[in-house]
Amino acid sequence: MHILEVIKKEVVEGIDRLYGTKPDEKQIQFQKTRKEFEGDFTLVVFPFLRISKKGPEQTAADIGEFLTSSISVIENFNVVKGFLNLKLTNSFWLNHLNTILIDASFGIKKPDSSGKTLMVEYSSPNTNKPLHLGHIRNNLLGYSVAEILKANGHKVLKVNLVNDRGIHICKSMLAWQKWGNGATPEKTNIKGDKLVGNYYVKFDQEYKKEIAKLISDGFTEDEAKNKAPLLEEAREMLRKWEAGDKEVTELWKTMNNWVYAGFDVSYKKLGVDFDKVYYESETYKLGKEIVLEGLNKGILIKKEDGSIWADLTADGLDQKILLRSDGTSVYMTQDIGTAHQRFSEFALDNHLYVVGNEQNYHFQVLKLVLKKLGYDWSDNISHLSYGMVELPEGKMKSREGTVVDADDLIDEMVNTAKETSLELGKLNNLGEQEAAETFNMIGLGALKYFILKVDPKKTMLFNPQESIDFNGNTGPFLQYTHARICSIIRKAKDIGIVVPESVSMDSAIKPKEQELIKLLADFGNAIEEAGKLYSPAVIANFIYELAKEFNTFYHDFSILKEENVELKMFRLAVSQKVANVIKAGALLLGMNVPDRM
RNA sequence: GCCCCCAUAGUUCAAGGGAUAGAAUAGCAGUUUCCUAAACUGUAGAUACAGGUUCGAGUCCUGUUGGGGGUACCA
Repeated sequence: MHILEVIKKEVVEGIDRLYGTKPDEKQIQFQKTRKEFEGDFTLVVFPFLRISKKGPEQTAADIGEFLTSSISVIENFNVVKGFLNLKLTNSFWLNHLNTILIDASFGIKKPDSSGKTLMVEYSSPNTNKPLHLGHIRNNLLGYSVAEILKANGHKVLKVNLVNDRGIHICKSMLAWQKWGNGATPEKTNIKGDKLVGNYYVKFDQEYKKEIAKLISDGFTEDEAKNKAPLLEEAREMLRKWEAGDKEVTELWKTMNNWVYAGFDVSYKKLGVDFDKVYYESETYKLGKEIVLEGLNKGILIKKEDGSIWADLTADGLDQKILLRSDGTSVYMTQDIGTAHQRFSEFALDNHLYVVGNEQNYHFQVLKLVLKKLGYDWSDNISHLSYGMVELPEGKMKSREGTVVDADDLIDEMVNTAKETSLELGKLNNLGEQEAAETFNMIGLGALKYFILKVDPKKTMLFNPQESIDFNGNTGPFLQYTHARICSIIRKAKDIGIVVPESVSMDSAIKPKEQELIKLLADFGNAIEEAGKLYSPAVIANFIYELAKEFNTFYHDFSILKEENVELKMFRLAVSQKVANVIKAGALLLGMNVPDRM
């Protein structure tokens, strides 16, 4: 049992003994003692004043006395205002360190019977344009959250849903037909997703021209947007596609395959993967069936023009279209089908969708519609709603060319890592391939950490010029700390020292050393909290604190040059564990750490 | 119009209702005969505004201002 659990029980016991009433467990709040005070854990006593009917100082002192005498590992206590600071003994921390040292995968839970089966959907690209910075946040979050949930002992299925059908796909297909002149990725030497994306942009440009012309011919803007011949053609193409038209289907397959080849390159670079890939084209029909069934049962409504709707006004939402008047599906239709398919395929305890907060309403509606259609599992749908990535000049707009392309950004980060390394004269004695791998690790590490250290829910700002940083609270800082420790371990090996698996010491642990042990001990909590909140930022902050603390320790104390052998071994063991935890934490963020840099 | 989210140093981010609001970066001043200076130390700098709840509010409630997103045939 964790020491805090033990103390908690004693607090209940103690207050009952002292004042004759048991406090509510929820009122017992422990926090780590702030650095400026003496102690390890702090109990806030304000909530107990009603029971004790005494002042905060007196109450804290009473409880402190009780705990010190009843729990042997509490060495002493002090009281500051209503805060009871408890200090644990040296030997407690040493023992604790030994339990941590022995556990090779410390902090990470193995999947067991109590673990749940979870599905995490992320990435979910459209096949009409290449991946950009926004997708990067999505992919990194999805991957990391899935890893964090695994580390909490759950079985996790990472899935991708490719939005490979719909009017937007037809737009790029149509533009390619009209203006493509048979261009292919091979002929043009353009990455497949980029090539297709270019035609999506082309469509929009031509479409806007048509709108402008119609408006000058006297139509209103809305009429013009609706009546533009290009849009009519795209709609016609979607109808043909849904009817299984051979020519349209062939073109669709060809262009999508170009895109997939391009995506694979980007996914590989980013280091994300999936256990299963779903295609919207394979699920929308199921969605359609479910919608029609819902109509038959009278749960949904049909309007005069033939379109089918869910009326959610009684629940404070609007009406939502589920099938267009021409019978084609919308986004919601296929999401209904996909969800149904997944819950019938797997016994999911929860299904997490990693999707931007612009779709909050969509998921609210999705859950409600599924509930109305009678699916109880709709309660097990969660939405990890993350904030947009903004540029200094505002939101990214693909049609206006203000997007930061994913591939370009990654390449730029890796390049900068290379330049910086060369400038600092690092890695000179590494082989070419190993050096290249390290540059890659550092560049990607910088990018991943930059994005994941921010609370997912928050809108974040990305400044291409200033955000590429390798000093301070960054990925490379963590990597550097890890590499530094590896260097010490290598040197130890060279002189025949083996890092011990357990330590014993007569002398007292110094505050900085104890601080490291305390931080290490908290790794498991960080993983738990990150899992509960779906927040990789918790892990990022944790390993940053740990690395920072280690660096000051490293600066102030000698490790290999320490003459006291016991102390040397102790410091070596702690350093090794710090490196292990940094690495394990970084891996949860999808980040690798090098042994030298 | 209606609905949702956000607002913390110059800038980018932290802070499960708890102590004197932490970091990083940019600024200034320092630390390499010593295990990697991508490091370390010092210095200065912030809770949009007005009320309220509470022993205690950056955090909860109300209002104001400013920003972002959604809103019935895009995904």
